[in-house]
Order: sequence, then structure tokens, then C-alpha cells
Amino acid sequence: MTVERVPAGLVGATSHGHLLELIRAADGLSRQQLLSTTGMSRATLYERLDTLTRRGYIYEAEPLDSTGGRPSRKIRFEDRGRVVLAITLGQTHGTVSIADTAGRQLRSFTKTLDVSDPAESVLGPLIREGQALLAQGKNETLLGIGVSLPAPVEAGTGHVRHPTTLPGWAADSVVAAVNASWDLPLVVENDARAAGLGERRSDAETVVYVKVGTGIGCGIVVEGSILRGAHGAAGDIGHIRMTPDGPLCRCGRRGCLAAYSSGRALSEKLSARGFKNMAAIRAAAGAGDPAVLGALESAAEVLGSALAATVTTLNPDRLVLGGEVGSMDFFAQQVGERVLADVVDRIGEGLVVETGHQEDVAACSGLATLVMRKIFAPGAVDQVFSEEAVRTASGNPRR
Amino acid sequence: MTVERVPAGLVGATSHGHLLELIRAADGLSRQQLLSTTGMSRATLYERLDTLTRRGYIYEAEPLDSTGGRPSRKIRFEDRGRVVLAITLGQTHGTVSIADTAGRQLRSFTKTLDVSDPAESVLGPLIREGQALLAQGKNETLLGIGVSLPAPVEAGTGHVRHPTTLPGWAADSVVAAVNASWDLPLVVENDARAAGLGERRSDAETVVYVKVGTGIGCGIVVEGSILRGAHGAAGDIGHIRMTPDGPLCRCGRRGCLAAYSSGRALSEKLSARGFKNMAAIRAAAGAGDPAVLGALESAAEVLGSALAATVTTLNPDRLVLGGEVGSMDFFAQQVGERVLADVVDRIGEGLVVETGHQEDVAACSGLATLVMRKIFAPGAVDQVFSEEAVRTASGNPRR
DNA sequence: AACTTTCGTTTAAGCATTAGACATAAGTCC
DNA sequence: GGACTTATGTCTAATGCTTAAACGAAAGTT
Repeated sequence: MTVERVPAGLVGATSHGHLLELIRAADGLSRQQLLSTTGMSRATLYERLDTLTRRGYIYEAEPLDSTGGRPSRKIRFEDRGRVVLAITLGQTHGTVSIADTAGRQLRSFTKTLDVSDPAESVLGPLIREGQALLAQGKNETLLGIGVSLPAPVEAGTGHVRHPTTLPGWAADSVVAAVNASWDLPLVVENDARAAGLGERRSDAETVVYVKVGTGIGCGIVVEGSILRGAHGAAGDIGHIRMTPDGPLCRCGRRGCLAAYSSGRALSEKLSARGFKNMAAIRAAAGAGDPAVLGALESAAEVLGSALAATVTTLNPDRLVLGGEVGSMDFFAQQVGERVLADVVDRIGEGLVVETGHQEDVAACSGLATLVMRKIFAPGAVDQVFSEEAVRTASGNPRR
Repeated sequence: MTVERVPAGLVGATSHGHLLELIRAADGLSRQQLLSTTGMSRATLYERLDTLTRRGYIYEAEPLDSTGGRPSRKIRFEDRGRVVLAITLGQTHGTVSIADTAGRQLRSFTKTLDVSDPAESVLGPLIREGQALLAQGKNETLLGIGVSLPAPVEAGTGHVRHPTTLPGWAADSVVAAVNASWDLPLVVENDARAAGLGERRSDAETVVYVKVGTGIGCGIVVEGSILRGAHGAAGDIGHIRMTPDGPLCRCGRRGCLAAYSSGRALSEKLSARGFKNMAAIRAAAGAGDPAVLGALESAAEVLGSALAATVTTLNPDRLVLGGEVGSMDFFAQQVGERVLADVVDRIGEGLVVETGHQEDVAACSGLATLVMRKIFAPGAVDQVFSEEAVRTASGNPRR
């Protein structure tokens, strides 16, 4: 067993990082609150706050209401002008967004693409668009980059894993392409997982996000962290077997959920009736075409009964539907009804089934969260300060 | 938003607790290793180790192999003579165990009972047996108590929640009964969850534990922590609906998994053939009775296809079967075959399906883990030291 | 016996942290 | 407007934890 080295002495209990975490988590605190909650001495606390201010981590915000004397002023985490760049790749579209540290999309640019093209030709233009978007901002600091894409992604490395949907993409193609342009913290994540994380409203929530697009993807978020499973394949619900002998699935097996309820299955079913693509199907559904609604209804029925099992297993607070098919209100409503009908009261109580935000908005938010976590992981800020202390110490030896 | 008070200054980066965690996690380290991994000075480290030794948290163990000079001696976490008491309640039996800090059952006592009796009359005798078991040990220190039972349990409080299986049990009956006898850390947990935690082999593993007894329970363990879900109902897989119109379940709905594959369903099916109870069924299965094997096979088939969905959702390392029905090798094998047949390669790869340890052994191990976590939670040891420091400071004021 | 490595203790010095005091700022209350 | 209250900002001497360094002893290997 290996034991990692721990920087000693340099990181105290109420270290810079700890203070910053307190301030960030509480969405701002006054000096008095910090004094009482940390129990630190005034001198030390002020010195720390000074340093954090000088480094640009915090700033003094609006005064709080007076309780009879001089009002205290709130110390906030410095998020003004700090942005994250998010690239969200779909099968046919890609979006570059600039987001604030809370994951709100500030501005974005979407272009059409074919994700099955080589990585370079897909990512290159988006990265250039990202740089253009960044150039539009004034006094903005880019903190990090997040990329989501419709393929499995290895957690630690950000490597693309089974690039069947992305033929010819080398495992490290995303990491390499982004690193060539920016030397900043980078996260790469599967699209449904990023969107699922972006859809959660608090870290206490358990959310199941189901993306029904061409295929069926799923992101499960439990207490703020993404459920990955033993081999990173958790949430691969598209290939739950619904019937012993159902329609043939692309995976070569029969009766998979995706063979009933995916956008591809729908398209194939409806192409005979003249609906050429998803846009046509969505339009017809909006217009109330009975054939389309019927197809959606039966797709939703199968998906709903599968998700009932998922919901029973995980007992989430919310089940969020996204993707080109999943985001259709009619479809989502049908799924919701079926899920709630199939589930015992104890599980159904309090369960919310709904359509999510636009996918690039959700994924952008999730990616920003991941980037911020990478940068401000517990202790990470202290690492910065302690490394600096080491540098200073060796630069100015004590004796 | 409330901010908890943080003990300041008293807890350093390489605090007593941190050191103890290092030592415990590494299963023992030499002083030299501690010096290099923590980077502390010799004086400080030795002072800390002194204190920890005096408090009985660590001890000096066997010397390591020499690398050419004086051999270093291993410092170990003091677990000698430290025990945890575990009470594991089933429908018809209860077991009291004494376990070491790693959760190994040292000695135990099992008695028959009816868990639907009042809490007092169920727990009272077991607590007295526990005290008798403790009296048998020499130089043992009891660190805490764990109780598992076949009902939902509220996470933080240890309150019994929907005591339908335990009529007349007040929510706090377990907590009250144990606290009347011991003033020590106590954890109460659902039986399948405790057993699931006990079945995991490392904190990296994702384990799905399925208890098929009278009913069907499930404990999901992801990276060492129990998945509870929004309302604590995660893993309630017995009521996954398998067919729109299946046999009537006790819950009043039709087609639930439990109506196909639970011990109750099996008994009802086989009672017509003269098998009066589970013991008779187990015996007949062992003897190869075709009617029993047939019933088991179809029960396993339904359970297997349900668990295929669960496994697809969670992608666990292992699927462990327990309970009176689940622990039958024939049954477990049938389930395993069905799961692996229904699951895509990516999920099935590396998946192990197997029967678990005896249930009280597994639950005992899980409970011990929970008790140790409660006692040695990150920072908890430091809390002890810092409280002591505060007491000392106020007892002997500095000036 | 020489060498190597760990153990255990001691020193003075260094440094971060503290309590406390004091002055100032900026509100409320009458 | 004046008294009161509460928060901010800065300074000081005292305190006590942590460190580096040294040294002698212990316990192995070669």
C-alpha cells in the first residue's frame, strides 16, 4: 500500500482553503460570522482574508442589515468575471458556452457538425469559436474547460472509451485538442452524466436524468456525485432487456429498451409513414398527428415501465427527461404517468417526473460544476498556498 | 444558512486523527514511514504518537525487515481486545455477536423469536445474552453497538420507519432499548443494507446484495457507502412490477417481483404439494425434488430478469444473494445465469454473481463497519482531543 | 568489528496564533 | 443631534506549537 505525501504544518484547520469553502458554501459571510464560526482570533482571520483578497479569491460585498450598530459587510467568493468554457457535443450539433461559476450559461454558439467525423475537424472549429466567444468578454478570467460528448468517458483521465459512436477518435483526442489551446483545468464527461449533474438543484438531491435521443443514455446523480459503477457503465439502461424476444437492437440482441423507445426506433417505425427525421416527428407530434402520438405513446409505455424499475432501485427525488425525444412534453408526460402507475406509493411519493432544461444548458451547468470541483476540491486551494510557501521558503532560506 | 462551529487551531493538518487514519488505513506504518509521508518533524510526530499510545489508540507491533540497519517497528491501530456488539434480527431468529474491529464474528449466540412481538420482549433477552457474551471476554473493551432488523430504518436517527413487519414497535424502540443498557455509539440499520455492506470486500467495490427470504430486500453499496435514495427507499426491488397483470402481491398490486420470487410466494405455491415451510423446501431442493427445483427455477428466472435491470443500472462488481431462498446454491446459480444472459457484455464483464456469507455474519461485519465509522469518522478523534484541550484550558487557565 | 538504519530525547530558535486593547466607522434609537 | 451599539481595522506582547539539528543508544547487516 502506498501512502501519499501530505504537506505538513502548512495547512491549518482554518486554512485559506477551509475559509474559502466556508464562504463559498454559505454564499458569503461577514467577518463577525467568520470569527464566531471558526473561533479564530481576529488577527489571524484578518490576515487570511487579506491574503485571499489579494489573490482575488474573495471580495467585500454589500453590507448586511444593521442589528443596532455598524452593519457588517458580507465577504463573498470572487466569482465576478470568472468563467468556464463548456463544449457540449451532440450527434449533429455542438455548442460552445461561456458560463459563470454557478454554471449559468452567459453566452453560447451552436453549430452543426457530424460527430462521427475525425476528432480534429469536430473539435477544432468549436475551440476556435470558443476563443472568439472568450474574446467578447471584458475583464473575464477563464478558470477551466469542460467538454461533454455522446460516448463513454473514463473518469480520471477524460479519455474517450468505446468510441463506437465516434469512429477514429483516439482515446485522448479531446484532452489533447483542448490542452493544445489552453493550459487550464479540464474535465471531459459523458453527455447524459453532465446534463444529469446540471439538472440537480441541490447536492442533497438524487436525480436520474434520461436522455432519449438517437439512443438512450442516462446520468445518475446521487448526493451530488455521478454514479459510475464498477466499469463506468452504470446507467446504460438503453440495453435493459424488456422482452425475451423483442425487436432486434443495434447491439445484436433482442428486446432491448432502445429497440422500443429510442429516437432511432421511432424514426424507423415512422419512416414508412413519411416522417424522414426527428424534426419532422417533433413537428407532427406538436400538430397532434395521431400516428406519431400513437408511436410516442407506445415508446413511452415501454420506457416508463423500465424507468419504474430504475426508480424503484434508486428512489430518486426527480426523474428528468431530455434529448430530442425525451424533451417532448407529450412523451415525458406519458412516461411519467406510466412510471407513477408502476411504482409503489413509498417510491412514488414525492417523485417528480419532468422534462429538463435544454440539453446544452444542463450539460454546461454540469460541466461548470465539475470544473469548479476540480479547481476548488477540498484542500486544493491550500495546495496552492503551501506550494507557494515552499517556493518562498527555498527562495529565502531561513538561515 | 447555518454554519457549524469549527474547533480552531486545535486541529492541525497532521493532527492526531489524521495520523490515526493514516495508520489505520495502511494497516500499520513505521515511524520512519510516518516521518516521510507526513513530512512532520521528528519531535512533533513522536509527541503525537506518544499521546495516541497513552490513550490506547495505537501500539507498537512487530519489527519490519531490516534494510541494512536497525529494523523499524510497525505502529498499528490498537484493535486488540476492542470489540463491537452486533444484534441481527430476522423474522424468526435473532443473533447476538461479538466482533472485532474488522467485523469478524468472534463469538455469537442465536435464539428463536418472533419479530412481530413487542420490541421489549424481542430485544430484552438478546441484550441480556449480549451482556453474557461480553462477560465471557477477557480484557475486552466494547466500542459500540450495531443492530440490524428487517424493516426500513431512518438513517441519522436509527428510528424504525414503517414498522408494518414490526407491529407495535415505536420508532425509537431500538435506540431506547439499547441506550438503557449501554452509553456507547449505536447504529441501527436495515438488515439487507447491513449485510450488503458486510459483503463488500473493499471500499472501491460496488455491491448489490439481494436478500430473498420471506420478502425481498436489497442493499446497494457504492464505494463503501450505502445507497439510500431520496426517502430512504432505494433498493426496494421486491415491488418492481414484472408484468401488468401478474399474481396478487401483499402490497395490493399485481405482478410485483415479490409475488413471483419471494419465499412467501414459493411457500404458497408449494404448500399444495405438502411443503409446509422454508426448511422443508430447502431440504427438498437439496434432495433434488423436481417440483421444488421447478418452482425455484421459475422464481429465479423472474428474479434474474429483474436483477438484470438493476445490474444494468448500477454496473456493480458483484451481485450477492442471501436470505433463506437466495442462499440456496441452485437458486443463486439459476439467477446468475439469467442475469448474465440478459445483460450486455459491457455490464456482464467482470460481474460476479454468488451467494454471500451466512446472513448474521455478513450483517455483523457491516454493522461493525458502521460502528467504527461512527467512532472514527474523519475529525472525530480530533474532536475528542480538542474537547480535552478546551477542558484543560478552562481547568487550568493560562493566566 | 565496522557499518547502516532506526529510535528516542533534547535543545534553541522560529513562526503562527492568540488575547486584548484601542481607535475608528457606521449604523440605530430616542 | 447625541447616546448607544456593533463592526471594522490595526497593533502589541505573550504564548505555545513546530521545526531543524544534533547526539547517543539500539539493533540489525555485512
